[in-house]
Amino acid sequence: MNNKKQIVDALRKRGNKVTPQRLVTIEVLLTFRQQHFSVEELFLGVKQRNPDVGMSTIYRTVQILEEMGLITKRNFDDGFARYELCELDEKHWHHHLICLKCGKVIEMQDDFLEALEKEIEEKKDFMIINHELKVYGYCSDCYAITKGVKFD
Amino acid sequence: MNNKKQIVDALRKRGNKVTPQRLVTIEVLLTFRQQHFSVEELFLGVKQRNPDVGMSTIYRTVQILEEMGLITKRNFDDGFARYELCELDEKHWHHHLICLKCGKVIEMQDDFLEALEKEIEEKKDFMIINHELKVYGYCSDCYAITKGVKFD
DNA sequence: GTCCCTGCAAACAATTTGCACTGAA
DNA sequence: TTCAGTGCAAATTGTTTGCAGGGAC
Repeated sequence: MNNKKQIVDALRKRGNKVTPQRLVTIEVLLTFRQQHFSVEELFLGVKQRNPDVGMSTIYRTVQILEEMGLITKRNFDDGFARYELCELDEKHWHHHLICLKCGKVIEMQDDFLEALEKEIEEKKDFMIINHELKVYGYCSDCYAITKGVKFD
Repeated sequence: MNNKKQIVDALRKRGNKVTPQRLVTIEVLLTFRQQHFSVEELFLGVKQRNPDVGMSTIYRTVQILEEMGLITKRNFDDGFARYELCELDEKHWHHHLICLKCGKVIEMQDDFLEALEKEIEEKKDFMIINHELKVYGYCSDCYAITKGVKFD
């Protein structure tokens, strides 16, 4: 599910129509790769290639793509919803380090929460589908600026 | 930082004034204990004791309390920001199991992410202040309803 | 030809802000 | 007395929706 053709086919299979607006949206989407994009950023990208697309079309398309499991919503408390492309094949979820000072988001591939998951499924009787770990703190740049002095 | 007097003192120390509205807000806040409350819920609670308080006052107070580190913002994708009381003393952060079907949020005390934290601080050069783990899946009730049939 | 999709504008909902007044210090 | 805090209403902002026209199938 990482190239245009596959996505287009999946759209048709769902009974959705493949319009030029959606094609452009998918193209732009695929250029985002690892980024966390907002709907507005996607909108601007699409507008560069086709200035006549409306904001609401992007919102509606994003909704469909989320239902399809192609993108996931993330929240970094910066005022608007952010999305990122899913790697549906791999089960390698990644984590986010969020700097409290500059807001930078660092991705971190790592998945040794498996032991924790097993425990949760047993002890809490909960079927796990996905998980998300956010670590808040200070990135090396921001920490350096203060020379280790505590923020407040 | 878990009783009224301490909070009031902390407010004064910050140079904030202690108004009746803020006192009531703090009182209601403390009754919430382990709950994840929205600003609106806090507002309704305050209004019961003092009907003349305005919504914006609550928003402004919540902002101050967050700056003071007394409450933290959480996001459960239900449309509005939620907050919860912090236990500043203990480092026992807790995790959230979120049911994708009914939206129920189950809390889970557990903190064996320490090994992971150590690794992050070393490998990524990142000073960790806090972390948040959200696990998405299906609670026992919702899973039971479908008799194990996969959701879609 | 049938509906789904579109763009636009208006509607929404959570949160913020401007302002004149009030009251804690 | 002073200036932060307040209530109200209006403004903002991200997102959703109603609708008439247009295009994919």
